[in-house]
Amino acid sequence: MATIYEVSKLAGVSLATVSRVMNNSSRVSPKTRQKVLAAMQKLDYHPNTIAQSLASKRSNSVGVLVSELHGPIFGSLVSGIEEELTRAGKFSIFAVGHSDGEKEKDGINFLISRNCDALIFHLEASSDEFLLAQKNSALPFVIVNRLVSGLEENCISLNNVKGGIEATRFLLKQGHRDIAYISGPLHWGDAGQRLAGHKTALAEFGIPFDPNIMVEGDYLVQSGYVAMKQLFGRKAKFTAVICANDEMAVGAMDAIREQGLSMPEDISLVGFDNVRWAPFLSPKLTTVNNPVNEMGRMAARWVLKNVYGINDRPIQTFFEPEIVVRESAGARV
Amino acid sequence: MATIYEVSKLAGVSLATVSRVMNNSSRVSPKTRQKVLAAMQKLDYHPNTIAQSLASKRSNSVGVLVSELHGPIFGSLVSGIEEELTRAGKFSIFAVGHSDGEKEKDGINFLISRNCDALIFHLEASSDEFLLAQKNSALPFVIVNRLVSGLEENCISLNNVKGGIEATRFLLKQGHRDIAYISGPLHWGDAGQRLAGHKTALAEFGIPFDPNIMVEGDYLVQSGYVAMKQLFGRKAKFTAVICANDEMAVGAMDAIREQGLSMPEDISLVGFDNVRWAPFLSPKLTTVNNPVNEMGRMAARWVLKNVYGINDRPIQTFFEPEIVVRESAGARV
DNA sequence: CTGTTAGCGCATTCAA
DNA sequence: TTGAATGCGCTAACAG
Repeated sequence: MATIYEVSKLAGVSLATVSRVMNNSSRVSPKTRQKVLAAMQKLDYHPNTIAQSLASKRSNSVGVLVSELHGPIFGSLVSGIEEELTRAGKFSIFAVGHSDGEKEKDGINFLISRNCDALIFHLEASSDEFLLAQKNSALPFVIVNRLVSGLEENCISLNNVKGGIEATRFLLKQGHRDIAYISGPLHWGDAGQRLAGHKTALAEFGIPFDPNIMVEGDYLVQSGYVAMKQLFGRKAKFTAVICANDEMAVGAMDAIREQGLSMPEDISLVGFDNVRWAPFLSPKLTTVNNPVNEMGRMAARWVLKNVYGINDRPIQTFFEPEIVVRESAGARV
Repeated sequence: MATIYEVSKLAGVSLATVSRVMNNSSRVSPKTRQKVLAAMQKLDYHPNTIAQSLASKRSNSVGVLVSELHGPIFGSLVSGIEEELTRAGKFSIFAVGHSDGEKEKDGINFLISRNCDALIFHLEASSDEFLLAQKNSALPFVIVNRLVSGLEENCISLNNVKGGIEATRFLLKQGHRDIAYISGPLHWGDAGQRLAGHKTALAEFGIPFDPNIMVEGDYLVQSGYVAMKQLFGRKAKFTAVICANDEMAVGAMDAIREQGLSMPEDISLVGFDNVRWAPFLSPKLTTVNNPVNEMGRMAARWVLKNVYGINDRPIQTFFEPEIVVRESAGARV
């Protein structure tokens, strides 16, 4: 790889001048600019971003810490972030937290050590206190998919409570009164909020929450299956089920079919997230929209605006989910 | 952030010594090592990886260029790579190519400029010639999911031909004789290979390939739907359909249902890839396994072995796909 | 508008 | 075993 020295030599100018035409930092006469450009071309010169970042103390790259790199949720989160950042000429550096407190900290340290200009967090294991403490750190950061009080301006989040309300209200309006609920891990914020929404909607209709038709799952397919089996085992009466995410809804579907029941005739099912394959299921899954890709984009724009001063697109920090009606849930018969 | 200077000052040793304890590069007396370690701890010192990489000309990070960051295929490819690399203490830097020749080149340049020690490519638009030319570049690289002749040692790939054979043979053995085929974009290697396998299996059974029951799609859901509609429109006779990937199979399913037909009774359907949600479909999709996650891991191990000299796990460079029998395809009635 | 001069934080010779 | 000196490739004052 050619270096800036060789370019400056070939162009017959100084180091600084080459640097200037690269960064458009200050005026350079068209003539010398041409010479430099020609030399760069000739040498197939590509600046060493590592050196740039060491010298300039900024890297044009933003660190992104997510729980996983795969899966419908993280995948679309990550690509939303990446696209928006790339569009603005910034780079993304990813680290994976695996929903583990230690790994999340390791990831943050890794990103910091890479001279990132800012950080985007999707943290599950780290506490609010930890996040609040980061507030005083040098690096600006934004949190996706979580609303930490005291850090409102740094959060891009979804109204999970409303999501829970929407799902339940929909079923209520369809005439259902006995609605089972399979929640996510309740020690995570969003799972608790979605459940709270469910209870709120129930209360609106004067229906008491019945713990006997509620099971706590772990957001994975298998757990939806198991939870559904448990529900059937309890011999409790219910005509509809809400799953706190689509993954579990898929597992629940299997259990429902095994039971010889069909949807939505015998039982109505509603999911949450509206993952890409929700409309491919049979019956097509009625679910609550979770605009993760958009939230990812917004997190990226937040950084673009607050760190790089690029503010050419609107930023929305709070999202209201809506129910997406398809086939898996219908009127109570 | 504390620097190495502050650590050396606090510990009362030289720069070089601090560097030595960090890298275990040469013997340091236990005593001074302890002093340095203590100082690092006290200052919460984290080495600046950017500076390390500039000084040492190696970054402990490997560049990964993939077509997309989301979706069942890329997601699991990417996380396979990331996990394996992280396990060995190496870092991953991602760039996205979007199946576009220019963007793929940009991505490569980005990765090179980040001082990556090696590159992992999942390229779709770039030609074999381009790849062959890279052979002479300074950076070692490995190609996933593609077999380029002349670069065999640098490729981790799937026997797509065999995949096509397996899918078709399975249907043939079930008694089907008129098997429609919805292919991927034929200018991409794997799509052509899968189709070639299909033809091979047909030939084995002495059945001529009928272009009238074959449509070229683009690997996306919608295209499976459209292709299936076309097939029905042609009024051609067929009792089974193979889709060159699961995405299109899902689209085809929709079209088949709209036609009032059911699977596998009226028509048998086989996909390709065995994506995570294939078993969630109804009927559960019979498909051909595509071990992308494993291939990602192998690419990472290739780098670990050939670039970093870490060779603690077996490496497999060529994968043989197998049919995964579920419910969407059955005996011809 | 252009060149000179210092570093950025660290690894790595070479001596001691 | 340890320290001093040099440079990785580039940016950023400061002069000119």
